[in-house]
Amino acid sequence: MSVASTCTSTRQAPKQNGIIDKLRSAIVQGKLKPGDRLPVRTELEIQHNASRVTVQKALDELIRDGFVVSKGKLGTFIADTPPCLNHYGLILPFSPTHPRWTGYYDALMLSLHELNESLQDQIHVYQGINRVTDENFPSLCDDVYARRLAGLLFAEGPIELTHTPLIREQVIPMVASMSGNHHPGLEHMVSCGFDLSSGLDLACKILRQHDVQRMAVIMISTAREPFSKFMEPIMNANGFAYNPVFCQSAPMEHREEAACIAQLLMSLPKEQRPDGLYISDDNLVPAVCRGLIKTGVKVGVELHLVAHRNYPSQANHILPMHDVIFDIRQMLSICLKRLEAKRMGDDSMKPVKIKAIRDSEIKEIKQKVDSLGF
Amino acid sequence: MSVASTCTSTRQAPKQNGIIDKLRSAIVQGKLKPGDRLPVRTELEIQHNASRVTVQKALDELIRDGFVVSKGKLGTFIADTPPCLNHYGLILPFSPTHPRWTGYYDALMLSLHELNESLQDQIHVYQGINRVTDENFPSLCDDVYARRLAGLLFAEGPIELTHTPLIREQVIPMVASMSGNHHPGLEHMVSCGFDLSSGLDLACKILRQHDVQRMAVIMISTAREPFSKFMEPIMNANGFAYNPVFCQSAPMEHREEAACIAQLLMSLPKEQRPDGLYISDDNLVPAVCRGLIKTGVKVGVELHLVAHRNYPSQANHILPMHDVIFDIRQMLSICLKRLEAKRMGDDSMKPVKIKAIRDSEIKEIKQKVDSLGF
DNA sequence: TGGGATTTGTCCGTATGTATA
DNA sequence: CTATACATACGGACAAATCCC
Repeated sequence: MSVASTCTSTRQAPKQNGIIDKLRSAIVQGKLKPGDRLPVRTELEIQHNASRVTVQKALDELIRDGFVVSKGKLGTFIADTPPCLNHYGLILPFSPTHPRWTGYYDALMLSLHELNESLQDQIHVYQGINRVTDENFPSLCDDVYARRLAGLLFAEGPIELTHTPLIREQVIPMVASMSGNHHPGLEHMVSCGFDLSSGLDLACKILRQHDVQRMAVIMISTAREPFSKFMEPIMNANGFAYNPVFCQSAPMEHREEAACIAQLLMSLPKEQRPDGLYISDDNLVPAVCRGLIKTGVKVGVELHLVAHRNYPSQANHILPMHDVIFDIRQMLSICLKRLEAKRMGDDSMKPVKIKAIRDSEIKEIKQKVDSLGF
Repeated sequence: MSVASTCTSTRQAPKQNGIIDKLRSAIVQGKLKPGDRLPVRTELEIQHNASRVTVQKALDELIRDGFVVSKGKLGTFIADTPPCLNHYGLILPFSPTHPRWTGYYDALMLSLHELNESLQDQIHVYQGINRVTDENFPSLCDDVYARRLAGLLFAEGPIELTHTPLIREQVIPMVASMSGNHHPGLEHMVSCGFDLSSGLDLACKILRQHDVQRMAVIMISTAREPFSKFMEPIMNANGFAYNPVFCQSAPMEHREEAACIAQLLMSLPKEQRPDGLYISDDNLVPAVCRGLIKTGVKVGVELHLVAHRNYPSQANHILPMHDVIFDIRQMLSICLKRLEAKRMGDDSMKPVKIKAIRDSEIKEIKQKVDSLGF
């Protein structure tokens, strides 16, 4: 949080960096464990054939980065929580003021708040890292290559960064949460995603319970392709006809367009227009509500609403509606578990598809975190 | 943005810190100006009666903090934009996930984005600093005492920090934006605030234009006291009767309560209930809308709405309403100007009360920034 | 195009100060 | 009180970069 930047010097300082690298690698690889005592200065001087100042400068940097702590007369020790073992990075592609910031990121930050209380502040958020030219990208790289992080968790597949050394080299474990399309070069990072079809299925079931006859869906434009695969079969399986006209979308950058679409949908003759609507992205809810209010349709009577919601976020609905919930905390936990496993050399974990739940099925985070071994 | 923390060593290092302090003070006081060349190392050694390494370590820290840059054979120079002259801190009392985060902070961040493009990224945001125990407070103090900041701008009067050394000592210029109550010990910091009475006045005028007969106001609970001073006279001056029953509030922590209040207000018999409503805080708009929608009142016909809005924020209204705008960019500019003046030793600037404007009166930031000399 | 001059930055070996078990 | 280990400091040497002639 400090203003200071960790600028690596322009020169190389081979000896100093040699010592730093050697000790740091030993910590990263587990040869030196938290609490272990380092040799005394004179011993390190001999081991590395270096002088007092050089050894000390190397240790200074390791101390600054939190790898070791010195305890006066007791000696110098590996820190209890060296960053390379305990400090994860969560990468969000945008910052909160960016037009493409979404409710999903809000939910992630909220989950983090809850998790961090049980996890001793181990997750650092990097906002606005989407492409190489983004302001914070260099500092992320710095932190990764200086091993100040135990792993990276991308809130979205870092598509624009696929061909950067950061992603190609994977010097530290990295996972990404991706629900939608597959992207070449990122497959090995995908560890978690939401099962969009389960959300649609749950929405169908809720609307069925309210005797809906004609169901419509409004989604984010980029979701249309993944949806196209399961849309018709799932709707049919739940007894709904699949009507392409009732399946509309708005782009994330212009979510307000969803208002017009909602209005248009409800402008059809009463016996033809939908009497059930699934808003498959929480970011579209305000706009859709705005549109529906203008039409004067009686929501809850003439039209039943179901909306996607990312769990820890508040459902601040203007109109009465049911929730189809994706639990972001669950996603975070799975990703962290996978990162931990990867760090231990286990890369066998299969990507998990998280299913949508109703609000009655939300579990407390405390149990969940405990059951995952945090 | 880096993970690394700027931990000052546990020991004192008198010589090294002596050199750092001397050079840094010279920069802060303007004895050394950006672009000036420092004496060569040997000269510094002689001046401070210190050895090579000591001088170099001192310079290393100044380089890390951005006070000086070294250009190889050309020598070592004062940085073009040393932090103590160019790097301001904006302090927000909460973080975006805190229940007391408000739309005002959103607007501030948006203004900053605009400003930073013309100002070369000189403003750093410290989130979640409200009281001494807050996580980021120590790093803020660090940055202030290491003179890594040219000044502080508090988004709200730092009431909980009044008796901390940070506020009492004022080692760097500090200003605060406060619209409401005065707080002892902070008077000298107040430099800017919004003229709440002008907002009410403008709201009255807009509602008058729509032939409103009975005007109601919903505000944030803490605003009731400042409002009480001008409420009646301003409403009377605009031809409205002042009815305490039509003047309600909801606390920021429970803004959703405003929905019930709005419902209750509109439950009165049609000829008695208000036909004009001023929502004097943007954070209450969603809740009030939710409440009004439930009542089925025809907004724009049976009830005219006017709502407060912080300018660069999007007006994402669900219901048709007019805006009473406070321009946050203007506030930011004034505060920065005042900080600059304070730094130059001019503490004579009187606090400015910014008046509310209509959307037609919004000016482009470009002109405004230019006219302020940035 | 190249080589000397200058300045920065790293490193060595040693010495001293300081906190503490 | 003493021994130990960390931390700062000294002066000299030298490598690396680069401007200037």
